[in-house]
Amino acid sequence: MARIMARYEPSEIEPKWIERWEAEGLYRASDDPRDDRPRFYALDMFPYPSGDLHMGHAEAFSGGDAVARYKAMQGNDVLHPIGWDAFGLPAENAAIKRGIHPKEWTYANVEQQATSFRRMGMSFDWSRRLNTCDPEYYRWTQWLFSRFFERGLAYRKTAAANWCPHDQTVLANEQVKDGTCERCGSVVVRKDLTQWFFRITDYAQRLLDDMDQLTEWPERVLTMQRNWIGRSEGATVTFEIAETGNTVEVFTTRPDTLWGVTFFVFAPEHPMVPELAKAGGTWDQVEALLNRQQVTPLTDKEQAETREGIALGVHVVNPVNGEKVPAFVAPYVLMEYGTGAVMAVPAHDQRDFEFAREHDLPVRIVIQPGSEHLDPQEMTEAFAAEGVMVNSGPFDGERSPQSIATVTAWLQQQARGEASVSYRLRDWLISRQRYWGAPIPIVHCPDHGEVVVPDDQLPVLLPEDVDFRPGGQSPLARHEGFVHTTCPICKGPATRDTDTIDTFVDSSWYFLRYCSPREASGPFDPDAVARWMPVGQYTGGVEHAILHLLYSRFFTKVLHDMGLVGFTEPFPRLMNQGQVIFDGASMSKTKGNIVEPMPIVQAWGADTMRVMMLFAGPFEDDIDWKLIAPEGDRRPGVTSWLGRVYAAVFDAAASDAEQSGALTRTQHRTVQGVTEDLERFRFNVAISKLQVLSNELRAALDAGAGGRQAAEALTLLLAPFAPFLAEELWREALDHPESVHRAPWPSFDPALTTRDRITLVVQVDGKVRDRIEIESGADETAIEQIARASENARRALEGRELAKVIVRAPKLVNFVTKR
RNA sequence: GUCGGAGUGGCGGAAUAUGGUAGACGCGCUAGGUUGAGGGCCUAGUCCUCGCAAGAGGGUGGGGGUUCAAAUCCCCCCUCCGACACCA
Repeated sequence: MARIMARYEPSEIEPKWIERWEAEGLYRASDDPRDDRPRFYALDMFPYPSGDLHMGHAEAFSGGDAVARYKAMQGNDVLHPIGWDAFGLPAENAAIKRGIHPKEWTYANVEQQATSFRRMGMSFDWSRRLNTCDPEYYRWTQWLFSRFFERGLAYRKTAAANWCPHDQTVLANEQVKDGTCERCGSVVVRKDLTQWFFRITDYAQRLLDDMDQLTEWPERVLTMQRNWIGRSEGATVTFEIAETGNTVEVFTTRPDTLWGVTFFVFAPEHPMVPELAKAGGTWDQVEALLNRQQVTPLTDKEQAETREGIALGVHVVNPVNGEKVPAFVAPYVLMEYGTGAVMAVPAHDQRDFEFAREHDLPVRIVIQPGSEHLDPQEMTEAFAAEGVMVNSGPFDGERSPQSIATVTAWLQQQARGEASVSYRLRDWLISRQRYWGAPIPIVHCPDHGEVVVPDDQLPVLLPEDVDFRPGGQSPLARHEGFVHTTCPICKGPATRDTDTIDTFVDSSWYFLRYCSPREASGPFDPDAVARWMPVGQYTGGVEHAILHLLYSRFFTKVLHDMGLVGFTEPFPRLMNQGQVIFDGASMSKTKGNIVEPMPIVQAWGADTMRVMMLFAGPFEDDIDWKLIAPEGDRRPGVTSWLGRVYAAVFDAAASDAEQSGALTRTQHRTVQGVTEDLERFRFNVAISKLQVLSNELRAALDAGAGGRQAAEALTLLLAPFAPFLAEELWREALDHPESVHRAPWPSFDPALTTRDRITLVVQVDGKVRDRIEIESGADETAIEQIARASENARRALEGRELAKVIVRAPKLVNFVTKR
């Protein structure tokens, strides 16, 4: 068999097409309002510019690019933008280490990543490129801050904040992992600080409710967000201070245990604590505790474990039975949750139980389990399961937890409490005491307080001549020229706020900016946003399941309430790619096991890198690089396959022979299958189907038959995965003048997706006894007859009595015998 | 502990939405061919046990159930992974 022995040379093919595509403006979104094509917004989570791209980017963007290209071939006007999340701590830390400016470091990395993306052949609309650290971008981040401020959604308060002693900055709750700083791993301490917050808690219920719209999100992400918001239903109950007559509210999810309250606990930061301690004559000890907390704050872990506490010397009155119980102050009660004070029910709450044992307080059982009888003396842990209410006045004998509702109704009727809902979600702390971020556009005036910088004075430029080494306060505070300004209202001397905005604010609206990236009169052109949003497909790592995705959802709802956007959810369809790991462990600089994609691209080509990553396994699963890496300089299996495709398509193009019916059927079946797989992001399965088609094409050509149509279909289907090879084959082998990436996605004829010969399976009592090749299209009677003629089936049926025959045309007959 | 997800060859994984040939496709491995050698490329084989073969038996974490038929649906259990975890 004579074959054209042309060799597949990615290093010659790929650079050529990069230039041609750019010259042809192939990937520019038209965004012409008169363009009547449907629009599709394919969005990838934008990268952080630390060094060159890593393997995780390679996988994620290969998937995102496949979707964008597929949608374009389907006739959509596709918006597939790229930009950089370019503000942030790592730039600053790296800059300090290397003695260069964060700006220089950042832009150098952005350029390197852009170069790598280009070499990979990503179908980005480069004309929309943006960086969050460009003044033209952060001007609008500041503008949005101002709008939030005006609406009361941005505010400053003093509260216990997460302080990272290493990075010398506060962190959002979401940036603390297991009590340590997400970035550097240092143990985070709680410190009272005055900070800026966004009032995301106002949107807690809507963030929860609107998850109904997110039917195309992975279940685990929805669950994580639900847990993070942490809605709890319960009741607010009002207690009175016996000694002072003041009232204090508590939130409880267990109003059915109210009769079991034996003491009461305030968080140390609770505003009533000083006056109560003074009234109770315990201020000296309490003050010592508060001061110690301030000087050596507890870590999350310490706070979680301590059961220390001080009796305040005052008592609260239990509204359900008039009992006076002692009040304590203890760090295990958090000011940030509920009301900052709790009614303690040691018999039925483990924390209260431990505190009671530590401080020798009574334990009173008010829920008895059905089986054994609880004895307060012998209990070793709180009883929190179902049971029957006892010692509970009018409610004795009621079943708990069903009784929660009746008790709550009764409290409400008696005006001693009411049903209420509490959320775990806290307001979003957005100020940072670091340099490389957008300055908060606020001026502090001695007469007018916090004054927002007028829009026409934005951006508040980040000065470059700053000593940006961390020092406990914002580096900007040391820049005299930045700090001193005038009050926008009275023109008197005033100072600028010297904190910078959390970079998660930058990334909470970048997807809107992409719709009109050069817009000069606002953060975005509402018409352009209306044309493109919401995003058609959002692709990125699951590490953003809470932070970025929750914040972006919040931003979108605020913008919706401001009338700037017409939708409430930005990303109805979300796809999370898995992590790329190495030998079972995550890649990291400290482990020195980072693999970068560019050496693979240099050695074997971008198409190989893409197909390798997408074929390695399900997109959402982790990929262990050790298991798929080519050994030494051996040719990767993927490259071999692409080489066989190359040769087969050239051979098919050169052949005048007729294509067989069987190959045509495989062709149509493959078009159908790959289309379905792309809709469901099953790239690995799609590629396996392309391999089947290319194997059959090769076999057909070797047998002297033709395969031009199959080769065309194969090339079109290959385009989302291996865009360079597909282009080379489309234009050079198959001789089309236009790009394969502008060709219409192939269609299939349902009548041709079935095989012409199929395997009839003959079973006896569900066990396969024979397989017979038959013409497809045989009806039930025909296949039953064929099955009855099977020698193997007859042998298995010998000596048994036939009970019934199950016939499922066209491919199964099951003979069921009597038992 | 709570909430999610997942357990299939030596390996990555198909088949699960829609119950109907388990192991597609690929990696690796074995044998052979081509080549000065290596790489590359090509051909064949590759779930386990018995058998020369035809074939038979077993097999999708474990146990039970539904069904003519279960990797797939239902119940219980085990293991692994992930998130959250004094949230009152």
